Amino acid sequence: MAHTQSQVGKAGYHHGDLEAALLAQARIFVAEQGADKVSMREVAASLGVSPSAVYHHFSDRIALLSAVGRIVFDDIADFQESALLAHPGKSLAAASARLRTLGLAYVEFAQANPHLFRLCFGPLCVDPVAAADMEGALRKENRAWNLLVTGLDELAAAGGVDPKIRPNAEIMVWSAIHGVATLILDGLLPPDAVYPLLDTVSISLMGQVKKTAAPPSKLLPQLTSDEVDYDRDDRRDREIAADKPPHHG
Amino acid sequence: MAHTQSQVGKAGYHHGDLEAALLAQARIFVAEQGADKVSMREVAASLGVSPSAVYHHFSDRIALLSAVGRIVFDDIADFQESALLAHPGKSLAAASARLRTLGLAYVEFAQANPHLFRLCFGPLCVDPVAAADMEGALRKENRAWNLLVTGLDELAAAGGVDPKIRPNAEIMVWSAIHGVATLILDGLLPPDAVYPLLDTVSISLMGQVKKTAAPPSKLLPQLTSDEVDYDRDDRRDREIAADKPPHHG
DNA sequence: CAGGTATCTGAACAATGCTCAGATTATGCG
DNA sequence: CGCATAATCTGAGCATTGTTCAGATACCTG
Repeated sequence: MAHTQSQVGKAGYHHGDLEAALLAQARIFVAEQGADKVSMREVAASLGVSPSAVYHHFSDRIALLSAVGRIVFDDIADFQESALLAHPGKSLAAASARLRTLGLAYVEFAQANPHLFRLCFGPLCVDPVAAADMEGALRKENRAWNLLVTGLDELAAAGGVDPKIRPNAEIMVWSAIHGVATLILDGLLPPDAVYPLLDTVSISLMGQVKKTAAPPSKLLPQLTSDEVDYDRDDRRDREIAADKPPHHG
Repeated sequence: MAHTQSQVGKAGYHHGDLEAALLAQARIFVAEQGADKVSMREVAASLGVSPSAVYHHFSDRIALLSAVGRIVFDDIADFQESALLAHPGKSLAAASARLRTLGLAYVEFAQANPHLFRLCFGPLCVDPVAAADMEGALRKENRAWNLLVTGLDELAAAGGVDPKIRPNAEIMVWSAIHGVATLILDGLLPPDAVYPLLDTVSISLMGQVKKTAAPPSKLLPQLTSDEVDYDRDDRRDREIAADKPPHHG
């Protein structure tokens, strides 16, 4: 809006699009070290830029990190949507598979990018300080929530939801999915607890379901600082694509 | 163990039981400001003690905070157990009420002490660094988990658990409970989402259940720095007791 | 009382978040 | 094109933090 700057890579004094570069680099550092261990100075230095330059684009450390959080929040939904494409159709089986995929993608994203996931739901993106920025994006435009709602609607339309459960099914399903994700990240549940959970949720919703024992679904690769570039969308596409073999270290 | 010092309040040079005092004060600061905003120096200063004194009892900032986290972890289970006493007996109704109470207490604790709750499940108590200390206490001796398992066992013994659900019911119930708790703290679900969640979980387990619309259960009071003392157990008892009128601000 | 040990102090170091005056570049207007 | 204005970045600097270490102080055992 403010800067009509064309999409330059980088220059000598003026960087070109420092804001995007800061977001990209901050995201990488968060993914690698966790949000608390990310310092403004390090981000600035890694881009060959003075520490104070950062403050012309982000008022705060919190502002920078919560901006990253907003992006990641979107990436989760993007990843869910892309995973959803594998199961089109209106049949009950398709609707059921879609709902399951929705939850699985959510948890897989969390496992592949634990620090990024934690950033989204940590105090940095939730604090009263940053709440003014986030709340709109979180409560109303929460795409993950909307995906879940439509997923349940479609399953119900296919006759796959017990009417006794239906009214508040969204709350239970999202809570359960989000719960396993965080409990797995915290080491309180083993990583493969997702599958029994998904099975149990499916049974709760549909009555009975055939056990799907731990399919070898590909995990998202963890982003490292080797692959640094300043185009956020390109990087995101690369990260989101679950085509690469999982090298989660 | 190491110090045979009797339970003195405080003295001039030697503090008496600085370790307990540090834990108590750190816990208060965490509860008030959140774990990230707690500084060693501030904790030391508030006890009239040199900053470096802290490092004779806790090697790290992380060590101090994760010690607080371990205490809080125990407090959650204590609170759950105390809430459980209201529903004794082997009847199906009693077992059902106990399980519901278990979940409600968990979420109420989180709502009343959001920062303490986040500390327990944050990176400070979960990081590979502190994982060596915590993992035993978390995975094996996780009292909240054991309470849930026996609660489900008792409900099943009373014939209140659908056998299709039973095998992995613990995973689903804990995930759902932990999920609502964190989602409520993050502002992604309204505070009263607990009740529909508990209802829906009950229906999943038992088939049908009478709607219990948002009972006015008393919330835990938030601890402030006005009530500072060095006896952890006393303070904990005071905080845990849900007898006082809720003044959640 | 003496000596050893646990405990605490005080000063110091490096790193961090953040501010501000000023240098440097881009941009829009004549 | 030339110039003024705004945007962007630098460099030095301040306050605070986590952490370390030599040394002072108090307790405890013998």
